[in-house]
Amino acid sequence: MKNSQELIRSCCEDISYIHDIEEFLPNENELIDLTSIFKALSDPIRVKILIALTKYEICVGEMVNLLKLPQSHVSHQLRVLKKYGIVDFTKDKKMSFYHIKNDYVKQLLEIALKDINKKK
Amino acid sequence: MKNSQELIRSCCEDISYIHDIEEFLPNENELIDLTSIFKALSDPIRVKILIALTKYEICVGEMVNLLKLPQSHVSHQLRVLKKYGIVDFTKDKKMSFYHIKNDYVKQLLEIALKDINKKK
DNA sequence: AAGACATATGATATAATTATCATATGAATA
DNA sequence: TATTCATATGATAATTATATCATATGTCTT
Repeated sequence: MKNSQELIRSCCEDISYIHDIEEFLPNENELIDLTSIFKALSDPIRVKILIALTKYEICVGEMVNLLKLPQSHVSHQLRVLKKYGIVDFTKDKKMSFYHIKNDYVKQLLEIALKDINKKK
Repeated sequence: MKNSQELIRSCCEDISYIHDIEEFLPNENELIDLTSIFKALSDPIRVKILIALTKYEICVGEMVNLLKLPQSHVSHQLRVLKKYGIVDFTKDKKMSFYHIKNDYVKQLLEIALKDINKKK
């Protein structure tokens, strides 16, 4: 992979590649999509939930035990994840079992975890 | 890859795998590391900057032209990215040329962009 | 050394997120 | 059908992030 020394420089005062750059940048809607997944993954509680959900389908009460947080807090975080289309749940009796909807999110988590483990 | 139907369920009321889950969750410091990179990528302006930096080393003034934002705003966002260890810069004359420090961030962006393009 | 220029920083206003409490909903059970 | 239990929702307080303006810093040029 290229490192910074090899990268061409784009600078308003010198050689500007601004039109080229403008062309390959995502448009505003695409950017919103892109950043909202990162936003969903930017909170430690939500990430804990998601990492857990990579291995199990988990009900809300179990998450409360795991995270040791007020139930309403957990529910609100699940709502955020649902809003972003990252998780969904199935009802069973009185309980809601959550799972990850989006394999691409699992992929992002895997890469991030791999990087964390490298540092150990 | 497994889908939700195949995942084992963990539930406080039924079969609880909470101890197993606790074991494979990252610790608090690891979580901060993990989520701060996602946090850095959760803002559209920062992502625009980073996508641009995947192809070029770019000076601040050029970013201002590209993003059409006040110079101080761009500088502040660059500071955020620097704080997270995601970018660095080299000085040349009066200018600062920024580049991505961390190949792993490039990888995350690539995956995210690939997913965006799939939707087109 | 003085001025111009590129970038960085500080203060602060505005907006968005996160966390908490109280309560609602809706399903199961007595 | 009244009660209990699991989860969801609403209101709002506390915290954090984003955006903007004014100005500082440091370097190049004259």
